[in-house]
Amino acid sequence: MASEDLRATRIEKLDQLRSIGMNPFAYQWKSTHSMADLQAKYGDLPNGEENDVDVAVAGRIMTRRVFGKLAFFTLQDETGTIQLYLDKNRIQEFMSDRFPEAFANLKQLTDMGDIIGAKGTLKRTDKGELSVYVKEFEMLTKSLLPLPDKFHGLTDITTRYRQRYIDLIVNPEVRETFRRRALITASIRRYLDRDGFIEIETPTLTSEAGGADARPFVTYHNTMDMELYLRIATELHLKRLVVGGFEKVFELGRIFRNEGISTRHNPEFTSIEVYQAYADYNDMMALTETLITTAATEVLGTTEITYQETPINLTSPWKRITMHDAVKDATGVDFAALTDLNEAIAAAKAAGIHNIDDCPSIGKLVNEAFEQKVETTLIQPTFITDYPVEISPLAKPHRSKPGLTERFELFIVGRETANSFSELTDPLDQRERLEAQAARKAAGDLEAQGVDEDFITALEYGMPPTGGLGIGIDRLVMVLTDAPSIRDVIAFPLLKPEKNEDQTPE
RNA sequence: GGGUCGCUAGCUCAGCGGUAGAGCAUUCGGCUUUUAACCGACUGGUCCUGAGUUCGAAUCUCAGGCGACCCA
Repeated sequence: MASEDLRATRIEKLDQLRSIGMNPFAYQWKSTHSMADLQAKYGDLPNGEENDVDVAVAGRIMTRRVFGKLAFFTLQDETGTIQLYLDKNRIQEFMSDRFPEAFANLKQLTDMGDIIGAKGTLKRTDKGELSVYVKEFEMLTKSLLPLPDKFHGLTDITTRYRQRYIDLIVNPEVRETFRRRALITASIRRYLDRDGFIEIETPTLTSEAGGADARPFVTYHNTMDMELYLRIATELHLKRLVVGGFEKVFELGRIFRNEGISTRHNPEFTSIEVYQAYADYNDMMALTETLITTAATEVLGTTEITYQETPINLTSPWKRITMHDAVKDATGVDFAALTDLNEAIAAAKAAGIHNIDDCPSIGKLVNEAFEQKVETTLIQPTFITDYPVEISPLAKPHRSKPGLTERFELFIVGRETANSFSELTDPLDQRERLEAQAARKAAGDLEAQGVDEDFITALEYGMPPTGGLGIGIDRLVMVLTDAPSIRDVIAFPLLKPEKNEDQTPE
């Protein structure tokens, strides 16, 4: 039957429900238990036995198995499912004063997808299924559209993302992923809160997009008559707060970058940035380990997990290796020993590094070699430390290694998952570095940063030595929920709208 | 940006140049222990869109749309 006919049939049932005095869109229902509560509390009720404790449940009808004078429904709520045992004699006994044909109404006017409430006692059937032995039922919300195939479910990836609500209804593991995501962010916030950090919200609309190398989204404020940029990082505002005297601050929130979409990139994603005064990047490494292992332990109960069939051991301490050493191990080239750019490029080419002909510095070259030869091999959690200054405009120079900064990135399953520095606190050095960025920007580099004058001014008032840390929440959640695509951990990922042929051009 | 693959009933899929198909769902009938219930009958289509080739196109070609994956 065509889609429109299926809907029309259900609208007809809507009218019939009203005509017998049953509101198809009820106002309220009070359950005594969730499905998980019942399954846990009465897990030991023997087959074929019942009790006389009255319970009330509510949920969506997921399957219906209807006989002449008996029916079994599977009812699903957020926590799980329970079977309804619907016996004609019992329902008529308790409902016929208000609904003379209650059992017939149940058979004729309910469908898969409807949300109903039921009251009754508990009974485990002869076949072993814990069930609510229903005395009374009530329609709470009549569903007008059919759910996907009860056996095959919904697999069409486009529908799953475009109509996530259907995906959530029929795929319990999807609900579990988003539940875990919430538990992970709650765990991180709880840890930081207990450790004395406070969360402060900084602007999403900014006049200068800084704190990272990325193309911003541009928008427009009408009454101020000016362009604004959606933030690409929370870094520069959180540092202003450290200048202002907050010694432990963080923000967990949405970031926007006007870049491509892939299994690892969504234009809007979530990061947490944490800043701790009087700390350095070594302290941040310890904090990173603690935050992630705490979340894994609290949410999954273990730090030994599996990602896409690969065992991942999150138990700290994690491996630490400098970028130069990692590149040397992978390519045999010790870029730290090279001082001439042309020699370095030749050595890199000999090691199989591509697209480096116009590389402007050895620092960039090392990073390119790292991205091409090392990054995807870092499966187990690994801190890569001491990045070249050329690619780290906001990090403090290394206290003992010229040309490098006190910076690390964390890699898990070959993906950058966190980024951290001993923050650059010298305002004069910071200005030089941002002006170099601005020169690149002026030369056409769309990802280069501009000079945020007010941020420099803030630094001139003096920022204490500070450790900063950013973690990509989506990528962390992917690892902890075994999700192959970032879209699997974002409830409503960005998709192009489907073309509407009916729309007339203006 | 380049490549490969996909789009057929509400859902899951088959069909790959000769009448548009199956299972589930829906509708109708039967059934008081089902778990993808079962038995019987029926219904349901812009084969993503457009153009072309052909006696004939879901099928072949071209263009476009949306999506997935891989590469840069």
